[in-house]
Amino acid sequence: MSTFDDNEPLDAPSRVPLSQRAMPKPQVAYLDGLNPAQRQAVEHLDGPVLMLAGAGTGKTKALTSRVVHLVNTGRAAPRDILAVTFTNKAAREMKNRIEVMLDGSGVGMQWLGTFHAICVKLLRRHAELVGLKSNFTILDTDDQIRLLKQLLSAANIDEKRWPARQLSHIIDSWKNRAWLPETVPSAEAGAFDHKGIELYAQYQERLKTLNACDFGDLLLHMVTIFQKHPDVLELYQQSFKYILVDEYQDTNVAQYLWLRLLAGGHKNICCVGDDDQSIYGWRGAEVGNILRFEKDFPGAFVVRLEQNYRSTPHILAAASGVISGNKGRLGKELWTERTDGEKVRLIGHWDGEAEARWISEEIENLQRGRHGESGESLEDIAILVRASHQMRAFEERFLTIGLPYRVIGGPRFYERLEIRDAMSYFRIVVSPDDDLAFERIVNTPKRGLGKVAIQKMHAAGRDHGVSMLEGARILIETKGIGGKGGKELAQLIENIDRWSELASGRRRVVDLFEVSDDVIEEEVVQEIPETSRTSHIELAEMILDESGYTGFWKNEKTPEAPGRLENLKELVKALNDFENLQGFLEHVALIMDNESEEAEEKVTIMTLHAAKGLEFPNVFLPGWEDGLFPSQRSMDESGLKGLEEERRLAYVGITRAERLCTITFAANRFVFGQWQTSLPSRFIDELPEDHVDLLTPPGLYGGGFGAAATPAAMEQRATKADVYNSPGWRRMQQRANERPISQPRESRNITIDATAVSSFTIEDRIFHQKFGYGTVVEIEGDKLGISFDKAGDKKVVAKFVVPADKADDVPF
DNA sequence: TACTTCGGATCTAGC
DNA sequence: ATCCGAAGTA
Repeated sequence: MSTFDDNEPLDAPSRVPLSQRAMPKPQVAYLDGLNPAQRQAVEHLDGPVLMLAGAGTGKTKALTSRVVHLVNTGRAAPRDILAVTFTNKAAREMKNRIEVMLDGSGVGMQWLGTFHAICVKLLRRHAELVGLKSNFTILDTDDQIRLLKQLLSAANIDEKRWPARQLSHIIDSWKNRAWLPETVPSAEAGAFDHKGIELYAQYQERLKTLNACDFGDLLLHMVTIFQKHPDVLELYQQSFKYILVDEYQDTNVAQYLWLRLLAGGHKNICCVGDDDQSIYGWRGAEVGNILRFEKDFPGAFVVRLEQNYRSTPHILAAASGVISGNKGRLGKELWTERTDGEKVRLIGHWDGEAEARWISEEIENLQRGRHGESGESLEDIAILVRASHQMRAFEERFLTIGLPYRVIGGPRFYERLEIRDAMSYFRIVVSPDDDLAFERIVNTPKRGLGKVAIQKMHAAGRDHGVSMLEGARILIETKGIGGKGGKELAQLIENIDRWSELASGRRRVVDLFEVSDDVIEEEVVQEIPETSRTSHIELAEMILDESGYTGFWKNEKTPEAPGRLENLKELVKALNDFENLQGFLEHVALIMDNESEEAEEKVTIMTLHAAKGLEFPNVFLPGWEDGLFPSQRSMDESGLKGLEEERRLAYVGITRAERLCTITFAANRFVFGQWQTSLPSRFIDELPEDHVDLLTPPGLYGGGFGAAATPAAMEQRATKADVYNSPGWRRMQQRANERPISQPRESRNITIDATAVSSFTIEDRIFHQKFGYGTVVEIEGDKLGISFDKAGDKKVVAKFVVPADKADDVPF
């Protein structure tokens, strides 16, 4: 790239003063490494900027360079810049890169973080404005549902018909749209059996008494504070001179409002995003935010990053072909200087197992090296699935052949039972109002406190207007709970009090005063001297030990018990990085990721959603079947909008690949305990044929298996064929006939002939999975009239019938 | 009170 | 299939 300033865009906006444009630009390395579009995005510092950054176009580079440029030109100090991301990973990456570029002075980026992390920071300062204390707890989804369940049972609502999970989704979606209980529009009044809004109000009340908030509240509370307290808003409008937002297409209404409020002062907001990669509509993201940007921020400067540095031309062409089916795009066309590379490969299989088998073989081929090239590292291979249940087939296959793999998005460390229990102990010690934590640990390990005792504690707390812990204390004093349970509970409360003292460094003592012959008892808070305080790490060990929790797992004989103890040790070790328990709890609430570096090379298996922002030299995209991908549910729930989001997901999937992208599908799949039969995904027909390499499946639908038709095999087939009577099958049939929403634009010419209608004629001998062998007696469209040897005359769909001589080729 | 069994639901996922 | 939660039983 030229080191002169000749890549200053000709259409440089006239808003930039001539004097400024005439000034010599510093010859700085970070600017020289940018292409013209990136450079525009970096150098246009003032006013609203929309950076439309396609997949693999160096977005992070532009974003970080922009921060560095802001600092280097003296426009802003690192502390004046607000930079928001969606994930901790993105935040971390940006922070690291900025620190390197700024030579260490980037540590001043104290306002770089996720929406939630930044909101927590702000909310702790202003908590009292929404009725919280600054030490509020952050509840995760699990706690949220627990709490809602309590509300539902208190309101005598049948949880079978009206599940708490559903209510939590409704409330979340309202919070995503920045609606308070009193501002939820009347159109929503019917939600959750007409009780939704009332329950939402109750839930918010309950959160307040628990001194807690959920993730949605972090944003919602800040929006409320900004709206109701202009002085607070102005403080931050002044403070944040420049605002940067990553993945703007993923913002929801609350985040959008929050940003708009904050940008209202200096109006220097730079949003980066890609409307074609908006795949989070189902969790409240509004593509509209990015589509509307120029209206929302008048005079916005829009720049497109379209030069792709990641993928081969064939891969880009395939991705473009698919995404072009969407309407209302802002419009971008990725291009590359590269000319190398293979076409996107496409292949169909009989079932999910055959698909997994074929892919595993391909991976071994890649590892070995194809076309005489050196082999690929397993690290450079990824399998991206639409739904997590697709992962199982691959895991099973990889386990049998001993191929190392890693699954991204499995159960996380902090979601494990033992970790959540331990965390609850810490929570009750740090914040005694946290009833949810108390309830979780009060009978864990078993203390002989059952349902009845817990009900009593709840009631006692409620009746006296205090927390559950205090309620329990009252019950002990009044002998409301006796026996073994009572004794254990008394011990627990005593322990909690002691741990709390150690955690806070303060001690509550009762002093006796003599005032004119009266003895007055007074509770005094005494500071424990610095030197005799317990470190939070020792304290954590003490809590887990004295509560009997570690002992409980030591006595447990189940195979997973040792692992759980190991996890508890890990947990305590993690405390090293924090000053105190409270800080640690916050970290865990906000930063649930736990990426550990492993030495061994592994294939990565993950969902398409989890893959956004990542790249791999070799990508496999299995399960491209209508109903699975695009997902039936998305289409049912959101119609064309849903389908377009699925299409963007396909675009995201393809653009993850650098060198080789392989798309596969299966005719049959075992889902939810039933066999389902599917048509190839309509997205397959949207792939531009010139850029697709159609692979021939080995044998009939993948597998030259000489398995004889043994009775056992026949039996298995019969079981499998129950699909014909299943609701899933009937749904499939209907679906196939209706083809709702979008028909493929062209004929299905790339499709493997899974329907095979024409391949039968009258008198043909055939084999059917359920009915066995038979003879074709009638042909009616895609249905065949068959006279079965054993099952009599039936009408069946042609694609479930194979020629009799191929019957043994069908692998099971 | 605590363990077992039966039945229903089941996508995608970040903080 | 598999997981989780609620009802049933020792």
